[in-house]
Amino acid sequence: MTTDCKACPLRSQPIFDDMTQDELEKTRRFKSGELAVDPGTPILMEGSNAPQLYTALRGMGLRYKTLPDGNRQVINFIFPGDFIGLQASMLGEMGHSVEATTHMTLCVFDRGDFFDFFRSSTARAFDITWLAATEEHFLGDTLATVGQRDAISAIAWAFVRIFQRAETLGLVRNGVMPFPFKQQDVADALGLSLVHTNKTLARLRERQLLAWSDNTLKIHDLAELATVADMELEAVKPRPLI
Amino acid sequence: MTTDCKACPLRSQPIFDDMTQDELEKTRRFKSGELAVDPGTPILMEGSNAPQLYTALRGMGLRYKTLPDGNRQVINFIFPGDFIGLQASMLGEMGHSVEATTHMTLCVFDRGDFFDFFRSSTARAFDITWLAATEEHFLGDTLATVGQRDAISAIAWAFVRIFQRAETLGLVRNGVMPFPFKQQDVADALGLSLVHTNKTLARLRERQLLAWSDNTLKIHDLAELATVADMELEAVKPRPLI
DNA sequence: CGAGGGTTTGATGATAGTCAAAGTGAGTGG
DNA sequence: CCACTCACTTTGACTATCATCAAACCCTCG
Repeated sequence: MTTDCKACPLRSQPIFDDMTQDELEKTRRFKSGELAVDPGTPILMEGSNAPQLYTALRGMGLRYKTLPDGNRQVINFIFPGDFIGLQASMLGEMGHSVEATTHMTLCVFDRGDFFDFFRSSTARAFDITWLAATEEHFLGDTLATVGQRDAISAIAWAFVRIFQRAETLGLVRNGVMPFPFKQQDVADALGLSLVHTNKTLARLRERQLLAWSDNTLKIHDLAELATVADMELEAVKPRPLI
Repeated sequence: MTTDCKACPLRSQPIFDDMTQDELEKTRRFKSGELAVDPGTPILMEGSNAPQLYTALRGMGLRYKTLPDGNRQVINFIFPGDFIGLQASMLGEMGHSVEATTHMTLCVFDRGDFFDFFRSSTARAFDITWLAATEEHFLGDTLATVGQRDAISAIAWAFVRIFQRAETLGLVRNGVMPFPFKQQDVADALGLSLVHTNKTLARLRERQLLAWSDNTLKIHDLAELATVADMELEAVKPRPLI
């Protein structure tokens, strides 16, 4: 019923590092099951000390923080292959919430086994640290755009990043990718109001840089979008998959 | 001449986890020397693949990113005990630059030894991952304030955080701590202009919440400052020291 | 057909950015 | 010891980006 790690559809994507048989076997044992959730389902709550961690296998979701005044900051968008819940395992408590945007299926791991898994191979421990360091890296980029770019650059930046991530996961066909989020989500990710996001999006559309509707995003001119964003395109590096 | 880890002045601060003799000894061997730098000295450059990593022993500094248009985003302020350069070790390249604000002395570690050190004990590997996860956690908080709070809340938030960090390091006496940064640094950390930061700072001063001059920060009313920031005060947890 | 979630548009106003210039204080050199 | 410079802070005036408010529009769904 559940996907065997041996047949994991993610692992075959070129973006993911190869695994040794041994690692594969250990990961398989670490995996305790699968979770299928409907759109809108909360997966982890900020401040919670969740007993489980996950890897997104299919579907998309959001990480976000809610401030005392009720404002929401979207930390990032969750794509297949993302490891979820590391903070709870390492720090005993999540710094943000996670929820499913589409229907999702997640590989479930038991926190009680996490330490053993971490210890089971130095390479895997390294992988986990790599993931944490990479998150930090990307968050720094995000912080820089939210702090420094104006609305049109920020939105262009976000879509370039999103599109590139999707490409590495094989989600893009003919310049089109699934993007099942709301304008409000993008607004909350970039610290912009919904109205302003909408109007800025309209400008990008008018400039023929992208089209986004019906949960589908089409990038017409990635290079020009990157120019609007005033960003340097980064090389894509292979990454580990847990 | 250099500080022996056994006599490390940081380790005795209650905020830092105890180390076993074995860990202490391994850390000692990992440490390859000390670096003393003057204010303004660049320590690591964004994009560089530095051969060394550091732990801040004394002094303060900045992590920041520079955008193509020349704008600068300060990622955070570096305090004693901070581990610097993990990204280069894990990802092969720094996502941000680091520079000294005051005179600093740094423990130097060789990147070539990093993997061995990481492997030398699971507890240490865990510590390193813990640090990465914690950075991610704090960065998420920062992103939320830059994205969602207005200037006065954001600045109040920043000073509460800074003050609390300083307290854990024993840097506060009578509500006063060293804070050797410029208004421009704070502005760049929060995505605000220098002028607006200055005027907002003046408002906080007029409200008798804080005083900051001569590289010295005095918090008059931390609770009220936290109220202005609309933040919940977090419990302080012990943390590892590398 | 009405309800509800999401998107779009217009109008208005405030927060924050930009520009410019003056003030302050430490450090330097004549 | 007194200009003079330089880095940083402060203030005022003006501008604009972006938030807020409100309402219409569009689609899907029951």
